[in-house]
Amino acid sequence: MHEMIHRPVTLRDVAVKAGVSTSTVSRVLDDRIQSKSETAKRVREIAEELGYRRNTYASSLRRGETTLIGVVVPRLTDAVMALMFEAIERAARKRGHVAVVTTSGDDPDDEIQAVERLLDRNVDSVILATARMDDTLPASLRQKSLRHALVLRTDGTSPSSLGDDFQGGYFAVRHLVDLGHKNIAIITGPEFTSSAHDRVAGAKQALEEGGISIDASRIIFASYGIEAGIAFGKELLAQDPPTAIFAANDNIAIGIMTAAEQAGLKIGRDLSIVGYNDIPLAERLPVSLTSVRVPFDNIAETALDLLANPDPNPIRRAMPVLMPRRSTSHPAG
Amino acid sequence: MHEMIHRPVTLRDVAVKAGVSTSTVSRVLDDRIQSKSETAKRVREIAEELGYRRNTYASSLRRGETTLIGVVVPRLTDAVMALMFEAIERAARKRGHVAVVTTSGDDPDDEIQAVERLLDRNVDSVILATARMDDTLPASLRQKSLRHALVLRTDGTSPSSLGDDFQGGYFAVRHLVDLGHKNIAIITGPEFTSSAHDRVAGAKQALEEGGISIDASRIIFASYGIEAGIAFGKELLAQDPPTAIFAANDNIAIGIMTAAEQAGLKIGRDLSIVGYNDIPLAERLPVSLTSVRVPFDNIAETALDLLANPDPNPIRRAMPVLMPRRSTSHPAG
DNA sequence: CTGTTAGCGCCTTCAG
DNA sequence: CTGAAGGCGCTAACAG
Repeated sequence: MHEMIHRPVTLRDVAVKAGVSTSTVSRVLDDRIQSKSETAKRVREIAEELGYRRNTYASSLRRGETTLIGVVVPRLTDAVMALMFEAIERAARKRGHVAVVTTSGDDPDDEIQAVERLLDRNVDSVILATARMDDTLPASLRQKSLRHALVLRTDGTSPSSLGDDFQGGYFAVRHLVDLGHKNIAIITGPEFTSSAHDRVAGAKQALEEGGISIDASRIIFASYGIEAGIAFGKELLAQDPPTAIFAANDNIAIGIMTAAEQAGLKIGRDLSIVGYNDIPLAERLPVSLTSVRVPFDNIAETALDLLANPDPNPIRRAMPVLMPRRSTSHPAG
Repeated sequence: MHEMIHRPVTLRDVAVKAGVSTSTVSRVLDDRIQSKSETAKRVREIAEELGYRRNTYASSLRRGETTLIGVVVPRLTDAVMALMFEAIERAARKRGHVAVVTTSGDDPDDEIQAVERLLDRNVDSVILATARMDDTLPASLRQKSLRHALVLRTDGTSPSSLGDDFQGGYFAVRHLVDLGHKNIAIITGPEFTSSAHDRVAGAKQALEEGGISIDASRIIFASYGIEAGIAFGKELLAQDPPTAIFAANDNIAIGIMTAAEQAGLKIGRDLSIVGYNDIPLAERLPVSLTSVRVPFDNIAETALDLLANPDPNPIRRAMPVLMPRRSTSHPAG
């Protein structure tokens, strides 16, 4: 019983034990080739037995490619980003690729650094979940002809896979209009995101169809956080409160709930709220939140398609679904 | 204006242009060495100018190491896990390492596969945020002498970095006792986690010190999810409801809030609740949640220390802090 | 401080 | 189908 030095098992070890050359082993173990000869079978057995594991570094160095996809998100503690990354990870795995994630915060400079970090790891493509409409990063990636795709937002040019935010916004407010609300306010995301704009545009169309016109001051561009929901929720509820609010993000909706609670309003009775994204928390809140479900898995698959097959018309939108819950009902009046 | 093939810039390119050997360039660009000769300066400039980027695969292959840390979490959509990974990522970056994460779900088999995936990427150490007390995986890692550490939970043997769950549990219930509660219930995590046990043990000590004894049926081992909080919250509140509940996890606490809401109880007045972890959502809930803050950054740093310097006494516990908020107050009676 | 040499482990010609 | 040979890009040992 002696200490073993754990030198990893190499192709050579397998080759020697099988009495063949390393080339043969390499070929047998190459998934792209399907050999079922006797030798192949034996080699596979021995590899298994020895616990052979391909050295990614050597392999990638030789092949000159990595099948490594880098993902940049502002933060993982945002449930939307966590959902998005998990979906990308699943989709990548399905195709035999690997996804790695790094966080960038909200600063465009940090975003550049995040991409640098990924390139330092030799990823061969990048997925950005952070794109601002005025962001120069996608342009610079295009210029470097670095394979990339945007998810959840778009800059209008780079390959992008996102939910149909216009439709989602439409569904949300259409739902409120159908319930009979006429006094509706909207809190959406930052000016610089396509999602914030598109959701509002869809919302406006639903209002229009319902013959409802609302004051411009009733459409607020905020940020996608609970704080924003609390602050602007308070503001909206302070005087002449609406009977319903469309929050273009579940966090905002939760913030509004907090504001409403503190104003003594009962959600779903005194105030209807629709959120967006349908994060897992939404349906489990004290008053379950009506929300627009975004098909993250779909979006992830499409993003990987876009990476694999560059497309001349590279902006793909997946249809979201309204999930009605207890936070919305007919107006009290 | 002709198409350029984007062959990446190599060490050789830099060497040629600088009129030196590749070794020199390699050394100059090695962070571990600090040369400030004229040549070094010039080489650095040329590398910069050419946009040289070290090929990680070649470098790691040659060096035989990767400075790549693999992290396994059950899921990133759990805020606790997202916080933990972000902290690890920060700590790793500070040391010039890189952390990659993969998710395992709750199935121990998937956990093994997750580690396999990481090993396929040639990580040279692994951090597990999933360890069950009865888990065989840490033991098998020990046997393979694969560098690893557990975070947030421990199996009692492998190097572990976690919060002091006993103290945290003590602080939580001590707070309730100090407020005057005598009718207290506890909902904790799964049987198979050290955290669930230790938090209860600390809680018990606080009860004891307060001269309070509670029925065994008032201590419930559940899972760390909102669902569990809703289900067992309902159960507890159905008859002879406690005036306070210690939830060993914020998700459970949120679930209890939902149950309380539906039972017509007002949190903080009719029912006090203390959570655990202090996820960002906690302080932003309609009624802000008193919770035990876990020092994730601390835990991450320590985990990396443990990976770097194997320690004979490898279980380190960081002190948590109680964050009192509106969900707790004196009992109504 | 610098250059020469040798290979890390693997994959892919090219011959057989 | 198989083996021999060469090299991906980089770094460590060695000599100068």
